[in-house]
Amino acid sequence: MLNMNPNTSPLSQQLHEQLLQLITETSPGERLPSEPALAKDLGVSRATLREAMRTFETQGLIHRKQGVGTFVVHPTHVIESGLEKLESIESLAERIGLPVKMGDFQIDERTASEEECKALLLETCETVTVVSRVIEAEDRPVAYLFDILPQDVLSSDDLDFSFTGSVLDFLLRRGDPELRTSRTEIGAVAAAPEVARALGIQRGDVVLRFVATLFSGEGQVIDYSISYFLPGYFRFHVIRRVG
Amino acid sequence: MLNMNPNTSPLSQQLHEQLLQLITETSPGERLPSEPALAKDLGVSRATLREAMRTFETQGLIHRKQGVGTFVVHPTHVIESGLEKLESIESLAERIGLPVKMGDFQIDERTASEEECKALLLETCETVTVVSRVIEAEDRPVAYLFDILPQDVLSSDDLDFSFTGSVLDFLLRRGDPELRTSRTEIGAVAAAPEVARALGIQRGDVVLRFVATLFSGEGQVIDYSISYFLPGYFRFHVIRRVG
DNA sequence: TAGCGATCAATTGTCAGACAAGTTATTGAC
DNA sequence: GTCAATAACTTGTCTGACAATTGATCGCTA
Repeated sequence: MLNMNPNTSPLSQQLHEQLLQLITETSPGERLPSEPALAKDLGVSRATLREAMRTFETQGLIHRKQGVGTFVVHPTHVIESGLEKLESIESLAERIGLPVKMGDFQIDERTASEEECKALLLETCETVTVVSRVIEAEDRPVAYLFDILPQDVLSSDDLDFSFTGSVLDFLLRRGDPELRTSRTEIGAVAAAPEVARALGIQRGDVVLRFVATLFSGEGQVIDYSISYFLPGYFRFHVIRRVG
Repeated sequence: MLNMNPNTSPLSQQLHEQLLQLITETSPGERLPSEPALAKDLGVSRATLREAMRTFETQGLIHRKQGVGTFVVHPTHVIESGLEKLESIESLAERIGLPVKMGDFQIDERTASEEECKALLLETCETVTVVSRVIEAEDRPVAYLFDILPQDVLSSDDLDFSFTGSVLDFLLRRGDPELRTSRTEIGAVAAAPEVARALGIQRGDVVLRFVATLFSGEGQVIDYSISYFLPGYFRFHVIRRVG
């Protein structure tokens, strides 16, 4: 049988979605259909199905046992809503049902500071684009976000009507460069004067800070961002696995 | 060819270790040997090799591209030192070269509060074991940790000379029950009076708080823990993946 | 009838070989 | 020298089969 899938990215994409849906629809502890049955249903070979299953097993969503079957394990959907997945604040807020709007917004183009230069892995400290914005929920600021990018990745001219404020969403929609992973450092800090002013709190009040470095598929640094969150409005969690 | 592997857990174990070693030995960006060559080297079929490779691809360690090859991607070891891996503060501190010792230490057995009862998924609010301790570095407290466990999982009688303060390390050494994942919620909070006293800071000072629920393989809650960290001594990060 | 061991069916784990699809380097014609 | 066709190599998928493990069934015996 020929592979008549026209997608550039493989049919695995669709297969993964179908399988994920099946898993989330199945109650924890229940057994999935056998591999031959599933493969026939989904129209793929058992080898392909098994490779996809391995993905979910690695993520801890399912548990396979020889001679018995494949079972859905407990925490299921929890994983999907954690920090493992990189998404914009807007998309996160929408998912958790918190209506947000954008407050103060600003774009600058300036020479990178030494710290920014180092974080972006720039040989020469060239011009960078700095996007800063405030997120508001329930008519009060709840997050203060910075994005710092090399000008050749994003310049102020690139931004058009489709730009909603989220640099991440914009880059994902544009599709170039290809984004892959983000290394996010998590800390609690006292608000600096500028942060306190943006968030409408007292200088020295406690805020949650994310410092993130966004990598492309080739390992280039695409975006260096600093985010300040007011405690109480967002809940971040991460799934940790035993060695 | 017969599968003459005597291990109860499959030969995948060994295959995984061999592959992981190969990946960590290979510089980021470099190409791995082709699948047929690797399969022959490791003495497994290509199908089995590919399933194992899928594990590492899911973890973001490698990147496969049709027609080109399989490449080791950049962050490699970074992932291994992030929050994805669940480990004790002692083990973490040792890895980052921060010498620590245990300060105040206390074990209580009392009836669970409503919140603890709910977190531990207990039908009836039975007796729980509470282990609290302070971690010191450079002769000052830097972390204040609580572990709350059902008494049938851990009672004060279980603790012997091998107990170093870390409940996690103790449970891992004992091997029963089997630990699997921990859901850790991350937040920044102002120190409550008790926390401030334990950490030697002012009431209201900013601390990083982890609230973790530790699951067994069967989905039971083994441990509910609350940890307070003084900013500056620990650096936590997480790798986030795009879509 | 109750108990128990052998047998059988179902399921996942692995294997072998083949072809499809995509990429890159080589080759050859102009 | 340029550029298109070609070949070689690599990953993606398919097919069919057998091995290993587990749970249920069946039949025998006491």
